[in-house]
Amino acid sequence: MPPEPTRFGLIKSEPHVYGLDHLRRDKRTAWENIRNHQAKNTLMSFGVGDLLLFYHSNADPPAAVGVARVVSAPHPDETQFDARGDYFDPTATREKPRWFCVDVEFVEEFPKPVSLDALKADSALAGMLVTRKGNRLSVTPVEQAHFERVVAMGGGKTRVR
DNA sequence: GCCAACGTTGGC
DNA sequence: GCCAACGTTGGC
Repeated sequence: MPPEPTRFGLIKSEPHVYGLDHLRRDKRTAWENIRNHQAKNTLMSFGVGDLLLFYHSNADPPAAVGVARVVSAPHPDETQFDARGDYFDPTATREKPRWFCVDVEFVEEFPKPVSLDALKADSALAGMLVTRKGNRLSVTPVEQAHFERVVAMGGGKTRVR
């Protein structure tokens, strides 16, 4: 059994780039390419066992579609060192990495995706960062009550404890 | 495809 | 250190 979660979050991805189906296929992946300091700071607060809503952006409709679990501590994002890659950061060094990632594993897909409209319409979810107009953060913290509420709305099986 | 939001860059 | 220009995200 994984350790109990202490924090909750939401990770965004475009379904045709890397969607929940890709994570189910891979079972586990390094959540790389986060290049925003606010998102990075949220990521750095995550530890093994923490639970994440998996959100499809640029989708029709945009929606929370399932749950992933954090399965590693934050560690340097290897893509920052790859001079040929799109995510190369010339200011980063092995001694002083600039960007980090966590490994995540597939937990479940919701029987019913919870659309952005549904998230916005539910008064119990007021204040969820993903519903904020103009929000562009790809990793956001989520309150435990909000996490549990979204799982319930999606008909998910994930229980916090 | 448009555009609002907002982070980053670079001239000064 | 200010701020205009620019680039990116992501909903619509």
